Amino acid sequence: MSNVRVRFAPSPTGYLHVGGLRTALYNYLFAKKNNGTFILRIEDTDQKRFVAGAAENLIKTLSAMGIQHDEGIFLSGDTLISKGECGPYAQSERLEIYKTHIKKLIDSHKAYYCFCSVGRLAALREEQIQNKLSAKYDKFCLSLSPEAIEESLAANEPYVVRLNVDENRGDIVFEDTVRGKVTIHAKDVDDQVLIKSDGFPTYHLAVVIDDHLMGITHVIRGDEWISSTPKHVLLYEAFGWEAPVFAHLPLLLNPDKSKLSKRQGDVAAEDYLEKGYLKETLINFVALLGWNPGQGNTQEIFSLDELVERFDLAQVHKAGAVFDLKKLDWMNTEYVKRLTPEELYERGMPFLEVKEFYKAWNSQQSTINEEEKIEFVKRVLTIERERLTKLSDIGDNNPFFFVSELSYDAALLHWKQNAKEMTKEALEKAHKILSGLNDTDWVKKETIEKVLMEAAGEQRGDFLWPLRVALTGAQRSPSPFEVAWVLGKDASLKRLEKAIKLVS
RNA sequence: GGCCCCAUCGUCUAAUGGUUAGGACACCAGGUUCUCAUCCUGGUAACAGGGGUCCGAUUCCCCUUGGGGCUACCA
Repeated sequence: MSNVRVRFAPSPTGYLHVGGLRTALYNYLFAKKNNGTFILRIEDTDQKRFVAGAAENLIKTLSAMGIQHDEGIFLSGDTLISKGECGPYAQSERLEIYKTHIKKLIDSHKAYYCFCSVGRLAALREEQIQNKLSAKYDKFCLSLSPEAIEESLAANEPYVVRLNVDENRGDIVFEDTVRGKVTIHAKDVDDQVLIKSDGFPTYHLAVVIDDHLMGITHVIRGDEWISSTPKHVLLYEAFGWEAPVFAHLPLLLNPDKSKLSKRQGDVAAEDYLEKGYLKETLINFVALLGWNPGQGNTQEIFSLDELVERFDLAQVHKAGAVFDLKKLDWMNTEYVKRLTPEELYERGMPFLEVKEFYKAWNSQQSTINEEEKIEFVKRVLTIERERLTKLSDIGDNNPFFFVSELSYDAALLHWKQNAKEMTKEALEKAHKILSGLNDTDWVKKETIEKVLMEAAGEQRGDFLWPLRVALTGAQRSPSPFEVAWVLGKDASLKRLEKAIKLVS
């Protein structure tokens, strides 16, 4: 396939919906796979729904996800700019184009003026539903004489322009790459409004004109559009244009199987980023909602490059897919585990530095310099890495790293029913061993582990439990070796001394 | 109400005209282990129902049921 051109064309209503993210991703993957062009167009024909900054936000989120378009609207600093031969790429800037095109349709009687009031339309609709008919316009204004139309236009009466669907034209059939053949009877297709009374086009008109003029070869979009596709097919016919290939993607669903909605959880892609899910996770996860590599391949972890290589529209599913947070969490832990300590530091720090316990700790560290702080945090993250689900969880399970003075119940120091003396003995032994280690020994946590394990011998619990509690003050925590390694010699010994005092 | 679409474990899904219907998440049990997490092992769990076609259907066709989408001068 050559010269593939696809587009993602969101309407700027606030944020990037995760369903939109998947649509964008599939378009991107399909384009890359076929050496094609991926275009970003903004569908802002509904002035009532205009949200300031939404387009900018959309572009930012897409690029934060690593889905980069080749053509269309881009962000340059804070301003939106167009790149490409087929602009402008915001529909609100293409009004003249729609006007000249609708003129052709009206002249050829493929479209007509309609002056009906919303009141009449509503009554008509109600009556039709009452009579168990499909609700559609009754073509009342199609029989208006040219003179009557002229008169109304001259009188500045509000009007819309409708598509003139020929009821006798027979079935409208189109081939959908994921659905197969889709058939609908012409009599079931409504005379869709093409131009609204505010002069703006509806989605249906704009999408067809733009897709054609922008040379779009494949329309890959959500399943909610499949029932209006016949209207688009009719429009391509009316204009005498060749229709692109359609591929309608299965919907993303709430746990109750309804269309994924704000009401039942987060739907904004950026919210997941803010919660500390990695972009790699989100891309991977969403890619697998409705697609899989097939051929019995059970791989679940895919990089963006791997997805580009494997992606195939033929493997896209028909049925909707529930957005399962549990599996998302699992996948994120997989990706977090794959990060190096340096990467984890870079990406995790923004989540840590806003936390109160971190800020408090940070302001108390007068004795160490910035570099030492960074090294300390990196050590914390090295330990936390395999216990983290989301980056926003950083530090939450191990508060003892970021306090200068531990506070806990002395009874916690005793392993099982062990006597005070045993605990004290263990703590003193640990203190002796740790104070005997030199700076080089502290560099590697394995070294610390080795000497402590040797000292523990057979009675691990007797020795390790008091030590771990002394270092953490917590019932649950990483191993004492790891904690000691993170804290360093001075802090570790100080905490042991305090514990010894507590059991004395 | 009308039109359209869909249907394998709870969830994401694989495979197949003849299989013990596979994997992953979640869940449960066991192991490793000083605790937590990780890790390892095992387990529970699905072809919506009814008709066809066929030697044989989870697989192909039809119907039913269920679910969903659309039904705006929103996209």
